[in-house]
Amino acid sequence: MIESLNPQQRAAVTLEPRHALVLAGAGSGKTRVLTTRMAWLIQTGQVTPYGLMAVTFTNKAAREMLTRVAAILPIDTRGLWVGTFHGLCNRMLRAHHRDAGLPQTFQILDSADQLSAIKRLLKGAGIDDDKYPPRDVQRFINNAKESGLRPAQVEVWDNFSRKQVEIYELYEAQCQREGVVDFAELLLRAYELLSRNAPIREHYQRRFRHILVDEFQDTNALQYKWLTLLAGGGAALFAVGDDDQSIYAFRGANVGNMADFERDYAQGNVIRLEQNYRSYGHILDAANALIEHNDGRMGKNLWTDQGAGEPVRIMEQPSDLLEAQWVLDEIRSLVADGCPRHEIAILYRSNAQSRVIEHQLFTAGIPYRVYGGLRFFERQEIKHALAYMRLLANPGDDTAWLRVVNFPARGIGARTLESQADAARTHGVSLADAVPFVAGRGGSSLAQFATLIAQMREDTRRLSLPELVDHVIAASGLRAFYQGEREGAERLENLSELINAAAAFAGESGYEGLPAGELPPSAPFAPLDAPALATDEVAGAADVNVMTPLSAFLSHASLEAGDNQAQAGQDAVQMMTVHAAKGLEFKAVFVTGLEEGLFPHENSLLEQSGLEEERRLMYVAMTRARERLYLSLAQSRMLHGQTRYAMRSRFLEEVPEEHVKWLTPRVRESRSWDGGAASSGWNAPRDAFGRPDSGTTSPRGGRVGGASVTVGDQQFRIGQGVRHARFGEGTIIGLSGQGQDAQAQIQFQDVGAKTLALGIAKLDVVA
DNA sequence: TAGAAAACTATTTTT
DNA sequence: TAGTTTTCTA
Repeated sequence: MIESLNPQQRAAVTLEPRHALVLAGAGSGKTRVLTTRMAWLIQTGQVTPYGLMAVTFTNKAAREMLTRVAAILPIDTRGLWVGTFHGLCNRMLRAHHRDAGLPQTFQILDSADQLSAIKRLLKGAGIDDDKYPPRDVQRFINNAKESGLRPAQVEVWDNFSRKQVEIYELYEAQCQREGVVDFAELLLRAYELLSRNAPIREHYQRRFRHILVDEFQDTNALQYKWLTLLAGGGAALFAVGDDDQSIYAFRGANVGNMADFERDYAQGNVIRLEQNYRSYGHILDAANALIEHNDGRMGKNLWTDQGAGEPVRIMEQPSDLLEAQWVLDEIRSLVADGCPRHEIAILYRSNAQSRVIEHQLFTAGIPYRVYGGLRFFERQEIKHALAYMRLLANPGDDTAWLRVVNFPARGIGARTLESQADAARTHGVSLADAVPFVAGRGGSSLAQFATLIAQMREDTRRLSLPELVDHVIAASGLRAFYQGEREGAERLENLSELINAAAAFAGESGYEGLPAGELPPSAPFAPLDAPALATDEVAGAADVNVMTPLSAFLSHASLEAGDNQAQAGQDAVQMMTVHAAKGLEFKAVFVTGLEEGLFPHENSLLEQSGLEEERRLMYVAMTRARERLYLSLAQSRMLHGQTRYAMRSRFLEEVPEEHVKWLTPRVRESRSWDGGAASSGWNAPRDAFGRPDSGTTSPRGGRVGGASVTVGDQQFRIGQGVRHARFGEGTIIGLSGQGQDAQAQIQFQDVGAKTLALGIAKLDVVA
């Protein structure tokens, strides 16, 4: 089991039971270390499966961990506490729903459900949603929860923030009334359950002797608190992560948790996994050199014994279209050389960039697959069916009620629903319970709907989970509705797939053949360590499954939105954002759109931390490649309906020449955009022949616009020095639009990057 | 209440 | 430009 590990890996796997931090570089065998340690701990008798917990961020990672542990050790992994933060918190809250103050059948809102709940709340409370946009409110609430703060603890400093906190309070009350929790609430509730309830806390503290955490750099403040609380009884926290691959700060992830963890827990117990088994030397050294430009790293240098391999190839093209054509040409020759298409990835910073490339691949007839579309459980028809099922499990779920009360159409209009909402508010009850208070024709339509739901509940009482789903799809009228739709065939297929998913879920969870709406007589998740459990006096702390098959399936649907990949199976080129590529590897990788303003993205340039996260993103992108790494940029690009001109990304300058092969002639200028800090400059836009660009059509058909903009009697071009009365001197790093609408992005020496309207701002040209 | 027209928006998104 | 969401109109 441990013989084939390298010394650092082995040290990590066989570490004594103390807190430890493993700095695992890209491609260094992180998952292997994690799973081998779990197996090793169990096999050497240091812990029973019952006393082990492993936390991940994605369901995919959790599944992979279980599969790999099961491959090493013949144990039943079903009752193991291995899962996502949210999944494990859900499990804990189900077991202790009463102590957590939740109904047994509480439902989980996904982000979209949460947003519609907030919209409904604002409407009901008569709050101006121009002043308090639902999205901002959602972010505010989630931020607060992820920092571990309830409304009373949020700092208020003006009327605006006071109102936001007020809305947060109302939102909490609404969720509580309806028996629903959002993602962040799962974590916060679980944390509060442990911190407030000593018997339960001590139970779990006694129980879990080893807690392993994957992707530790992505943990937020609340997750960190939850972990340290759980480990407070002497468990060993084994945290694995890579600070250089922290790319989710914008979602609340706190890289600082790694340094904090080292200081507070893992002092002297830091293990670095630096041998890379993925990439050749040039690629690795290029990535190392790039990431060196970040400050405050924990420090790590990847190495390989695989040899230097091919240099990193860089291509600069006049336009996004030509960039795409070049990628296409390279892919053709890679495939001709025997590289399977699924081993080729095209990465980009933002989703909008995929279109041009997709178009080229499509026209050329090269199979491709774009990651990041709608996921299975997020599809309209699936969410509708699930909403009916949610109403069966929990009549008070107003979000679900509103989603399907008039779908398929039942003649229940906006004003009927408004009077229903009013009635619900005045009587302090759910929408379902407010039905009798609504008078008139609307009232009778509502009553009919209520009867339909009640009838469905009655008719499905003894049905198994897949039978229930089938019944709901039919009785709700969804099936008939989509049969009558011209474009309904795919949606019908997805609904059938939902029945299959329910059957598969029932099988995997031990619910097969059991009535979906009743608590199973015996626990499918049998305690792994019965004796230890028998002596424990904490009620509910057993691994008894306290969920009905229906609730369990609904949780599953919320917590695991399913694959978001389109057509699988075929050998296709893989296209995705850099974020989506984290954790994956390919034989050949194209990183496209390496332009200032795009990668690094302009919105990130305001702060140093933003730029550093962009650089980590670039690091992640580069380290995906095993054999071939291509970096490319376009001097002009169609963006938001306008042609935009940009300079080369600074990241290209941060990759040392000795690891690079420029496929385009490279012109250096003496001036540098950042006012002299860098020694090299940027070349002016050129056409495909390397001549100064003058708005001609390139030989390959791509339209190349002029890279200069004329406003009044002044002409501006990329790389030009300018002076602004207030902002001082700077360099134009991007241009878009024409005439009075033209805008320039300017990197000022003192005040950073700004976008100015050239028709308004008064700029002087500096020689 | 559906469908059309207008208005708005565009970085990344594990759960 | 292109997609989604809101508002208008019959």
